[in-house]
Amino acid sequence: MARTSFQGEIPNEQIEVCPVTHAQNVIAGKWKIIILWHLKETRRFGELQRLVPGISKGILTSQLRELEKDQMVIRKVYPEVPPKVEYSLADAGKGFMPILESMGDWGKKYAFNSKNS
Amino acid sequence: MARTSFQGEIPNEQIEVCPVTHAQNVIAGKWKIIILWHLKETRRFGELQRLVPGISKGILTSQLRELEKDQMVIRKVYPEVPPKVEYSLADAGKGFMPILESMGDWGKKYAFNSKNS
DNA sequence: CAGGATCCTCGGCGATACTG
DNA sequence: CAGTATCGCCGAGGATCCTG
Repeated sequence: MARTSFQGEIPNEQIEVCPVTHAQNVIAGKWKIIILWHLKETRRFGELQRLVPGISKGILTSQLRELEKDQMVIRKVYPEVPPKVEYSLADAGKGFMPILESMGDWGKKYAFNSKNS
Repeated sequence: MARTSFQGEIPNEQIEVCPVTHAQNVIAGKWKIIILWHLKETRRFGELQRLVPGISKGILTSQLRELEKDQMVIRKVYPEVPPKVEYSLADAGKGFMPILESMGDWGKKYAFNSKNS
């Protein structure tokens, strides 16, 4: 699977000038957007792994941990055996959904595959 | 400046299921979003470089080339000396602006800097 | 002024193995 | 089931130098 380096933190000066920067930082990560998309509904860990084919457990975990740190998702652990963990959207994550919807609509409209030509 | 690897192309199967993927691919790139943001108005190359502090000429060029390939921006060359090149939004780029606006609004609302704590 | 060409860094990602 | 730990790849991004 191809890899593409993305961005690190953008210089702080930009944050005043350009408020899109925070969003940029939060969705930086190969699978973040797709994960958030599938978290429209509460999902278990393994369920997410199935919904996002190609992702490994380790990476899924790390992406989820970062989303948690950014207050995008909530991780709820049920102290059972076997373990059960549910992920759902936190407030910021819910607030982000309209953006994902827009991105989806945009994608449908402009999905000419220019890169693969 | 920190770096954060982002994503490569996402598996094709996802594209049917999850239309956000194309948007994801297009904005993958450390500076793409900020560049698009500043392209609300037509800008010259050097102007962009000043508006996006921290970016080098080479990288700015490559990011712009990719945006061009993805039909997001239009590159207009004026055959003068010294050279003059103007970048503006193509249709897909214009259609993307509402998303950037939403991202900006979202950023203002939820810009608790969780990562830097 | 707006780039092209090179070389190098370095951190995200992936694979694999192990665990409570 | 849902992780954690370790290791190594590799490609985007950056620095620097050169050009029409």
